Amino acid sequence: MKRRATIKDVAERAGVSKAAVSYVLNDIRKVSAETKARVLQAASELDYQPDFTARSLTKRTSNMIGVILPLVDASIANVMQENTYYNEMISAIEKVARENGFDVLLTGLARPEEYRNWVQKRRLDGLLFLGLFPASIYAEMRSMEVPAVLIDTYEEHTGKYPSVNINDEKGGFLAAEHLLSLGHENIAFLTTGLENPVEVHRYKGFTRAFQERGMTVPSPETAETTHRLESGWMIGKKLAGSSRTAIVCTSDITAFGVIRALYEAGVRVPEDVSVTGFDDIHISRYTTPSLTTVRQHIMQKGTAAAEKLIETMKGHPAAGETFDVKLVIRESTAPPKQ
Amino acid sequence: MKRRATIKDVAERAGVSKAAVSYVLNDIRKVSAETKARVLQAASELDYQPDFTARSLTKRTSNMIGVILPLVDASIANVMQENTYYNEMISAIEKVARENGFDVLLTGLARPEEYRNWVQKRRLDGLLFLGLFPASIYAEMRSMEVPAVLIDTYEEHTGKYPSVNINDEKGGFLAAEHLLSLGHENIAFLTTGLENPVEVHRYKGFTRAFQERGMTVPSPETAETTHRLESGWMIGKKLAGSSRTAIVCTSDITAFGVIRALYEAGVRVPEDVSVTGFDDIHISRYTTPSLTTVRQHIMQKGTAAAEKLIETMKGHPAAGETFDVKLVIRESTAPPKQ
DNA sequence: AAACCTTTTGAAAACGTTGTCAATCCGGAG
DNA sequence: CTCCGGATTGACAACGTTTTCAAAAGGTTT
Repeated sequence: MKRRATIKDVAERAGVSKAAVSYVLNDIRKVSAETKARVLQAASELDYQPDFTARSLTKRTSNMIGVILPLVDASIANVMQENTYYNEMISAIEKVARENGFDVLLTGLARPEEYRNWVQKRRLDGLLFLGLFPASIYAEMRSMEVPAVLIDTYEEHTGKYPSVNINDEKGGFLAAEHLLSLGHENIAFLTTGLENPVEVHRYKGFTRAFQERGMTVPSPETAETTHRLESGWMIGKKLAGSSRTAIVCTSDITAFGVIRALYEAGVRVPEDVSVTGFDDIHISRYTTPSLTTVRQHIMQKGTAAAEKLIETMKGHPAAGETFDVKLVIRESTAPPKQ
Repeated sequence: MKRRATIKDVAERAGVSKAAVSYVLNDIRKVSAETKARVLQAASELDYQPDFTARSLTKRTSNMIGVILPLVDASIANVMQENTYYNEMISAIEKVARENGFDVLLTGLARPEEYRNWVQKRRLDGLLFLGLFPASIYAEMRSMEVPAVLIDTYEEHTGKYPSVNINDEKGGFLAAEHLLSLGHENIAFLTTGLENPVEVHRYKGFTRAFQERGMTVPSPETAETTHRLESGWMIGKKLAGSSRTAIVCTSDITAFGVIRALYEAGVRVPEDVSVTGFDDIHISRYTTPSLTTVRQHIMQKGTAAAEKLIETMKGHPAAGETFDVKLVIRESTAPPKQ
């Protein structure tokens, strides 16, 4: 096991000082063509690669960005386990990061106080927050100097940090309007909780569709947990006996839970009850019935967030961005039966 | 923005040397109760947290483990995008890592030569390989001293590295045997390619079920890509007009693709054709038909792999482990129609 | 009170970079 | 020939830890 070459080895071989090597390799200062060639030559002969750790120490950067998922019950599993939404997001982020020479540190941190320490200990260059976090986090962040981009939050909650999200209000509206135009009147709105502004906006859009038609707005049904199959299933079970003819869900995952519960109760989708999802994850096109849903371009969102973060880290602060959504009509919705 | 306290600050405040602080905080050497108390006091007053980067430099470790996914077409997205298999795996790993004070660096690396550099530049303490990698990687790894644990590979290919996997052969057998015992004779085996030993073992088990009954073994159907919905869909389309009465898939994801293609061709599951999956991801219980599949305990596998890695890193080399699988019979399989 | 342990402590080197500053080199102007 | 200015280079400090090595302190035993 031979020792890895250090900058000193390169310097000696090239017959120059360590500083000179650093200048050449980082293209940081004018260096004569001749020594430059010698250094490059030596570096390649020794297969020299600068050590990130040592570099971090002086430069106070790490070339790493942190991707932070909310912890529920001390595990990120509870939020990301069932939903390929996160797969797309994370792989988009990882791709952008890697292409720009950054590595991705993936984590869920338990207590708000930990964030500061973690970021500082690791000298993280930037942070990507995926989902909803307690407000104290943002205050904590503001007191540090780490660039950050938030995904799926609203800036009114986060102060100065740019947020990448979608037009949730429109999404809620599109789903409701679609069902209303099919002739449904008794429509349930299934949310995972209106503490989350994303859910709030979707419900607002849902509400607007009713208001524009002068109809009274149904109050929401609240699931007990995050976007999980079982949350949907439990509500579906409850709604199976009700007079609702349509159900708007705020994720595809909960919609699948709902559909399954209805099926088990002998209620057919879409013949007896229509169901819409939200996200348009890959599988939603392949189930039977395939899912009518509000499509958001997840990878686009992840890519944009990562790119904005990197821009910000380079000193060009980026603004937030809100992406459009559209309705994808598939098999899970139909006019109510007569 | 006040400067973060360093070990020097603590030392000065406690009236001792930096070394003494290090001794106390790392519990590395006997220190008198009195100075110990002073140091602890000072450290807590200053809210001192050691800097990982600086520590890495002397200790040559980073407190990070790398989780490596295969890159297909320069993106990890193509392998992990649609399948919550990876969600469970990654969240299990992250949990164990975090509980042991490690952070998780997530990546897909393009060329084998990059691994070495990446591991050394980052001073990674351990590596977790998720899936199949070119053999040259293992040779490359052997020449380094990084502990590593492989997931979903077979040790005969990897030399000395411990591997955490499941009894794939049994899985293949159980699926085939289940269908055979239902009375199916013309059964397709859908694989993503027999270059992957995991697939090979599953096919071996499939084969054995036929041999034990003295039946001739069908040759496998090979999908063009990794485990993707569309791979399944394309093969399903092709098989829809065939005389097969049952299809064994090597992932739930491909099974869903198959089922959808059959549905679109007017072939009913399970009435006309039975389909089995592999993995038992969460959603498989919620689709209609719900999926008969070979269950593996994914989080258990991820947890075990991470724990073994950490054990190995602590100097107690761990052996590989093979977990059991079992058949979960749901709605997607039934006897062939008369 | 000297000699000798044993325990406890601290000064300084090391880790591998980058950045600061001063020194050297070179050619040309005076 | 001296002086000057610009271009190029190198010595050394700095980053924040851990570790090595030796010294100091505190008892015991003679």
